[in-house]
Amino acid sequence: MSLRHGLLGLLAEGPASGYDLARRFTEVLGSIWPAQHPKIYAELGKLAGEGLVEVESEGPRRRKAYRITESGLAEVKRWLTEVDVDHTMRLQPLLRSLFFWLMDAEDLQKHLAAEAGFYSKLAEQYRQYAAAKDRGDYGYSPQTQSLRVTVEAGIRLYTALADWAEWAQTVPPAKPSTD
Amino acid sequence: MSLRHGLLGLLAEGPASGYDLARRFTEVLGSIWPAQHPKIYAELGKLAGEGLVEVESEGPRRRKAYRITESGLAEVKRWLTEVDVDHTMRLQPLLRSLFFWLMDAEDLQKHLAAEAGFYSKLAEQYRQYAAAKDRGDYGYSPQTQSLRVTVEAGIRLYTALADWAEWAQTVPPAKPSTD
DNA sequence: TTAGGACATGTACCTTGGGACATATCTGAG
DNA sequence: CTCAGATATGTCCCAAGGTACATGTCCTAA
Repeated sequence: MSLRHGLLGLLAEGPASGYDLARRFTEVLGSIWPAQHPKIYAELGKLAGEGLVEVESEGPRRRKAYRITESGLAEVKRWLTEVDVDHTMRLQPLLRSLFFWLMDAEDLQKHLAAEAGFYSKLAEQYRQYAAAKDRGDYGYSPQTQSLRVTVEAGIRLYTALADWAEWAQTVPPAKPSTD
Repeated sequence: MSLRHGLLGLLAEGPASGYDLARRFTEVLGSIWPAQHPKIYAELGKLAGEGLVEVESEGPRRRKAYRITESGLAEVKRWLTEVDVDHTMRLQPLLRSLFFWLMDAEDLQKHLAAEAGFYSKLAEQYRQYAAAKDRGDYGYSPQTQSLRVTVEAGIRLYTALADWAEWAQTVPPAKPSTD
């Protein structure tokens, strides 16, 4: 049930349409909290029904912008401070790593190299955003400060995974004979 | 659809019952690929229906141990080498971090301290397992070697998150006036 | 002027995951 | 002997996520 709070949080920055929110979810949140537009529109409808958001304006092309209400804002804040954090991490790459012993050495090296490349690239993207932010490119609003903190987590996580994939390539294959 | 392959991978190490597998999923995989027993039993039933696993033996207390079949083994290997890795990462703590600007400074510090503690603890647990493995406590089978690699990822990820949460506590609150 | 493409919203369906609940079987402590 | 607790398997339902598909609106370039 975090999509709900994700939407409320984004709307706390200012009014936005489902389309805007979907774009933000794919651009900014793509790698940490994916969400598709059908779910976003549906959830916005529910939130409006519960009075947590309201239609701010209707624009061209049937565009409907939503604004967060007082109770919506209270709800995000309640979630942030009172609801337990869900630390679930469902990482397929790590699940796969448990089964590396089933792969032959060549496939494994290829796999790890590809993974390392993938993570390095992402880490680099986040690093560039962070550099731009630190140069002042995006101003110093509280919102961008928080985004900067999130980006830092992205940098550290993806760097850690990239380093791990590099390291894993250096782990010698097992010696089944000694077991 | 990774539960399926997670089960096949674990069964590739040797026969096990649904109960055994559920335990392994909560113990070893708890933080990287959670799975509840109802889903595991259901999936084992499907896998048996498709001939990817078969009942190896029936024991006391209605215990049914499953063994992976040739085609089951082929299927895990196919998955490992031919199917694209799903890099989806759904991290609620990072989603929350986007909205830190909505929290007051005191709540945020408390939150970050708790997060740092949580991740440090997990990292430490993984570090201890790694140390035991490196001492040779679990032998040198290919399976435990792979587990060691997975554990290394856990160490690095949780350490990165712990460091991040520590670092975030030092980030000065935003200056809304300058924006 | 008309067709393609971006903008914008939605419905329908299917799969996956989580939680509640039910039940059978065996062991060991008192 | 009996009852608590661990072992072991399962059903059922709901919530959440993903994909495919459908539709309407506006702009712009050929």
